Amino acid sequence: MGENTADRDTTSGGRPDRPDLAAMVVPLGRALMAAEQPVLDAHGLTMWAYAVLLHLDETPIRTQAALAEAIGADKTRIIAVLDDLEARGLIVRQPDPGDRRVRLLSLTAEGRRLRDAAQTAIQEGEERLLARLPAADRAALLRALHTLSELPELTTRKPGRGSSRS
Amino acid sequence: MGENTADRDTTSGGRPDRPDLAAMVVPLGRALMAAEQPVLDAHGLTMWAYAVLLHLDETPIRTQAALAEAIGADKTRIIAVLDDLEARGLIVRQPDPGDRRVRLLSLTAEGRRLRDAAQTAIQEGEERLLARLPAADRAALLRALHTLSELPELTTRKPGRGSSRS
DNA sequence: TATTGTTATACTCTATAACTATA
DNA sequence: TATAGTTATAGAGTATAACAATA
Repeated sequence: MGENTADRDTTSGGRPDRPDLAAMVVPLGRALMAAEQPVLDAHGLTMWAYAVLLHLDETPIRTQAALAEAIGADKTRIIAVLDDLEARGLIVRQPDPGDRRVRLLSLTAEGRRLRDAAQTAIQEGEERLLARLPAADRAALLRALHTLSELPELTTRKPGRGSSRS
Repeated sequence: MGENTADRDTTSGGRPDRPDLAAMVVPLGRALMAAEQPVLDAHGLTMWAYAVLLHLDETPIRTQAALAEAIGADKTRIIAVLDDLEARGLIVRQPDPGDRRVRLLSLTAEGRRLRDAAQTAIQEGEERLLARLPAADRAALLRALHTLSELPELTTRKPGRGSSRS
């Protein structure tokens, strides 16, 4: 492959002159979350509730634990979230006939409507930010983020899930 | 997983078919932080201590409060961090001769060495991830991240700093 | 015995308020 | 009185452990 990485490589002396990727991504994520917080508030949703609504419709989730892990939360953490969403008629928790330990989660029509409304509003705000970028960079950014999100190194879940006993 | 990328605009009916920007950036940031955690541990640095070392050398910081705000932390939160860094001889806290309330912060030679070593190791790990991207996308990603980080909408600090009386 | 969901408890992180010393 | 730094306290968020129901 090429040797044209001279200007931004770290092999010249061990003193990198680029900002860390994490040092840009983490604050950006914090800012994006802060920016969408008012929108979520306006829709009566917490961040985790929104994450649940988003993930529920995309792939049919069977167990609550799987849902929790999918959105990067703890098994015990989303229970209060699910309780609230169910009480508001946004989701349904049905016992699985085949395995009554399992509660099958599904989105109600109202839940889907709220999800779409919130996501539309959020992405409208994001579009305003992305509009500052050149079209090529914007497309490459979304493509690169998607690619990085799928990397096995980064999708590795937290260790110690069921492995460390006591 | 659907890959229906026919329309990436939100004007057609209010139902976006793109993942939220935050939904990609935030987990990515979490994963990047998790990935660099072992490196920081190996260097005996916490995330905030590393952030302090990174930011100290870049721009001469006068007050601790300014440093805290620059790295997105609270004024009271970095004090223990500074105590530890100072005790280990990585930074120096000198009273400002002109205003003895102010402690001037500076990096020692050893602090700079440790900072460079940690950053080099961290960016080596990040380079492995970025290597998965096409060169053009990689460059555009870094450029776009840098651009977005500079946006006024996203760099706006938290409100209510000193405004509420009592 | 193992697993799903749940509850209760403890721990970590973070922010708010109160204190000192300088100005 | 106001500000920089510090300390102490309280709150939010999170994870770990124990429990009931089902397999």
